[in-house]
This record gives sequence, structure tokens and C-alpha cells, in this order.
Amino acid sequence: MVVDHSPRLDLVFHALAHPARRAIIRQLSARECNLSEIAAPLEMTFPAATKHVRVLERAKLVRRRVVGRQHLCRLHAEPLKDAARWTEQFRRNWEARFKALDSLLDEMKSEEHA
Amino acid sequence: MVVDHSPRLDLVFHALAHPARRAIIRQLSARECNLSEIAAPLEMTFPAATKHVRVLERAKLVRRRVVGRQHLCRLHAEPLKDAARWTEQFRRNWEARFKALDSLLDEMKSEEHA
DNA sequence: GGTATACTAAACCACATGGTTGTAGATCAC
DNA sequence: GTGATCTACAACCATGTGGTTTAGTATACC
Repeated sequence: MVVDHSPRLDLVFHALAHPARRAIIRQLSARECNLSEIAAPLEMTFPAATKHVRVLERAKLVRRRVVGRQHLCRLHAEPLKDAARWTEQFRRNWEARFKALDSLLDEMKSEEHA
Repeated sequence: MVVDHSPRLDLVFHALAHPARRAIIRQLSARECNLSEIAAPLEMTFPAATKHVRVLERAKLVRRRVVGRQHLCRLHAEPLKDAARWTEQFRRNWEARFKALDSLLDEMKSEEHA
């Protein structure tokens, strides 16, 4: 395991690396939207916006269902869990003062699973 | 605030979107390393590896100090906090069944801060 | 001083990204 | 059927990404 090659994380982090795509995620977290509604607040053309949506689909962050001429997009946030878990690995590196609390929580979790 | 433009998050998420860079972060989370040690386990040339390190530096995830001819790199994980916080925003979207527990924890935190 | 070591810098390449414009195809409303 | 609406698709462009090779600079060691 020289490099932790996990294409899913590649796709998710890449999807999150653009402000327009984060804005789309934010919007979809409130409600399902069609492509026009997604494109409207973004300062770009419609095709550009739909390309961003497709990037989110590749990362499994957005699901699309076609209803008539509308393509309704819904947030599927579950891949964010993997992203969050990966970053949380290094929590102790950014807040060492919580080390004791973390160990305590780990203990509690272990007991919970037992 | 049409798009949540925050160049810092762009840089951090982009930095995390490549397996080699995640591997570097992992390695540096254990100990400070020079560039040769970083490049060794990666399956690429030395210049390619140092380019990845520079991407991590742009994202403020790695700090470098020069000691003689060696460039020692240290993980500065704090920007990961922002990334984690952003993804955690949508925790309820990926695990709705924990909604009650989350509200409880939020209450406890509020009381803690009060 | 001479040589190995650690790293930088530049040039180059293939391909991906992020955007545009223009055209075309369904579908809804009348 | 006509026209407006929602979307797709293709072509194109500039720039960025991820990699290479080659050459060069600075430091440590003998």
C-alpha cells in the first residue's frame, strides 16, 4: 500500500474542489432541483453548469431522475462520509489538546461495540 | 454569495484529490521527512514527487524548513479542519437516523460553551 | 579539491478541466 | 401543429495537471 489508491476519494475530493460544485451541493441539500434551477444562480452558461453536475454524478454525490423534460437532481451525501472520515483521521494533528478526550471517546465506542 | 467562493477550500480539496498527496499526508502525520524520504515510496520520479509537495504547500498543509541540503517537511493539518467542517455540514443528509443524537450533542455543546 | 547527495528549474508532453458558442432533440402548453 | 422550455451534444479554446528528461546549484563528506 505504497499510495492509498482509492478512486472514490479522488472523485469526491475533486468534486469538492470547485466553488460552483460546492454551491450546487449546498443548494441540493435543501431540496431537489432541476438543471435550470441549478444553473440559474451560477455565473456561467447552462452547459458549463451541467458539466459540473456531471462531475458530481461521477462522484456519486448527485443522482438524477428524468421527469418529462426536466432532470431532477437530488443530493446523495453519503460519499461525504468517506471524505469526512479520511480528514478526521488527522484530527489529533490539528487539535492535540483534545487527545485525552479523543481516547476517552474511543474507549466509549469500543465498549459500545462490545 | 452566489457561489461560496473560498479559495482555501479549493486548494485543500484539490490537494486531497490525488492518492500520492494523501499518501504524503499520511506519511508526514507520523514524522517530519525530507523530500527524498517522501519521494522514495511513491512510484514516480523525484521531480514529480516534489511537485506534489508543492501542491500541499500551496494548500498550507505542509511546511518546509531547509536544513543544509535537506528540505524537511512537516504536516500542518489545521486546514483539514476546514475541510472536515465543510463536509460535516451535510452529516444529517447522510445519516438521518442520527438526527436525534446530533441535536442532543448540539445541546450539550451549547451548554458547554455557556 | 573532488565527488556524491539533496534538491531546483526548465522544457516538454499527453491529457483533463473549465469555459464558451452553436445546433439539435424532447416535451409541455396553447 | 406551433412555439416556448429544458436539456443534450459537439466543437472549440485556454489553461491546468501530472508526468517525464535533462541540466544546474548548493551542501556535505573524504
